Amino acid sequence: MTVRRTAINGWQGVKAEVLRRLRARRWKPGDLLPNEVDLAAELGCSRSTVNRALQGLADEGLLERRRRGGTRVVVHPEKKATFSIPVVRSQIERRGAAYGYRLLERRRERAPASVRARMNLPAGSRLLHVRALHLADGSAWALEDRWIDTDVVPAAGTVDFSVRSANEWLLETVPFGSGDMSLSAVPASDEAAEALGCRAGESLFVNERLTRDANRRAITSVRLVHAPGYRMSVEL
Amino acid sequence: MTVRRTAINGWQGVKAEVLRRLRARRWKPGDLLPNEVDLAAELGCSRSTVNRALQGLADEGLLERRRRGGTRVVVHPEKKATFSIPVVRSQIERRGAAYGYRLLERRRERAPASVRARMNLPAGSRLLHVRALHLADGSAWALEDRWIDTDVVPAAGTVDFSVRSANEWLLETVPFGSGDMSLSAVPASDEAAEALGCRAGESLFVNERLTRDANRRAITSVRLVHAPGYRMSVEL
DNA sequence: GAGTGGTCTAGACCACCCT
DNA sequence: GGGTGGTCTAGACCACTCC
Repeated sequence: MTVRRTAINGWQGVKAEVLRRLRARRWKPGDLLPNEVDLAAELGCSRSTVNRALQGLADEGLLERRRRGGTRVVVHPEKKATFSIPVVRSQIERRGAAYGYRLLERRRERAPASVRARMNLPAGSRLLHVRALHLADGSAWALEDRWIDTDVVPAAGTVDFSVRSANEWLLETVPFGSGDMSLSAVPASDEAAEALGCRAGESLFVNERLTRDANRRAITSVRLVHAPGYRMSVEL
Repeated sequence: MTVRRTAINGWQGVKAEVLRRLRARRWKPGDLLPNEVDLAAELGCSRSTVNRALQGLADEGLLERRRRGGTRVVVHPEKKATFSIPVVRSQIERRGAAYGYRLLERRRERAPASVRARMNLPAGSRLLHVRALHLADGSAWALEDRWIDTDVVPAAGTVDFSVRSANEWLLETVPFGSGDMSLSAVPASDEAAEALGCRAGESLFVNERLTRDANRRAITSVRLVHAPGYRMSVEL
């Protein structure tokens, strides 16, 4: 007779119990778990409840489920982190600093090859180029260098980004796209050093993003170069 | 009479339909959506199906739901990305390079204050200190500097990490903890420069992680300094 | 107090895929 | 063929919170 100290309460309870067994090595990597019906019977709940719990664990990368194949413990669980890409303004304000913004440049011009490649555009494409500085408590926080395809977002051509950043405007106007992000470390160029008030060659954190619309057409490509000392934190 | 071109198939269909309406601005940021019962009636499915779809969108940060308060469109949708922290070995092999590993140092010693603070340990704590190099096709890829609390993971004290990295050993042995990760850019120290074969002061990408067990006790603190040119990519 | 989402249940059918 | 997870349904009760 098994004694259960903690009652199984709902799908969260089932999830917790399964996690406990995984940690206790009762089910080891590669092992096959009982099927949902049996587990439901053992834990005294309905199959749907077990299903919900196991799906959650599968989403988190701890279990692998296949029709007919059953549910297995993943061999090399890769920790999954989910984090949000905040608007620069909220990022700064969340740290209790006053947000400031300064537009450096805004004009339509021929995009360089690197940008065209990233956005998958033909040679000679003219894009809206916006450069701006984000400030925290008056000092430079990040330098934004952005290219916007006004064929995809015509409205952007009529906005001057002198007060609100393109960052915010785009998020509210053209939401819900897909995209990708790339993080790296680079030495400060002369230009970046001047804008950010640091020495050339200093180590800077760079965040590059490409955003696509629902049809996977590139909307904007942005490169954010952060002032020295910037850290990006993620909960696991 | 509304004409529907595409049938609503299951909860994924409902989700797609809701997304369509969000993009079409039929429901704008801040708006209140119909309640689940009404939506179910309109879309010709059961409430559970609608619930599943809306929960998904809420998880993705597009909707905000409250009991009694209903479901609202989030005003400033912050794009959420979920990415996995791969074992260094898989990261290298996925790029088609041969993985190599070299243990530089392994000994028990008094932890410096910075590490103690991070791991929340009293002064004088002795930890297992492991330094190692990860190689891709024979050249330095990342320098690992790790501290392990053997009070929390006694087994680690009996493992010499000369063949398998602590990275892999820990993942298989002490899984499923919580933790946090912090990314930054730093100039190469003399020591890092020598290990990674670059010049001192070069810009390096640093990934620091703290891992806790189920009781939130710190297991290990690791600092991975990557060779110049490293990029971390994330799908959004 | 009442309306909303959160969840559980029991049953059902289906898609997949291993043997 | 048959067992597994994926999903839908209809109904129910509960927890929260706005009015």
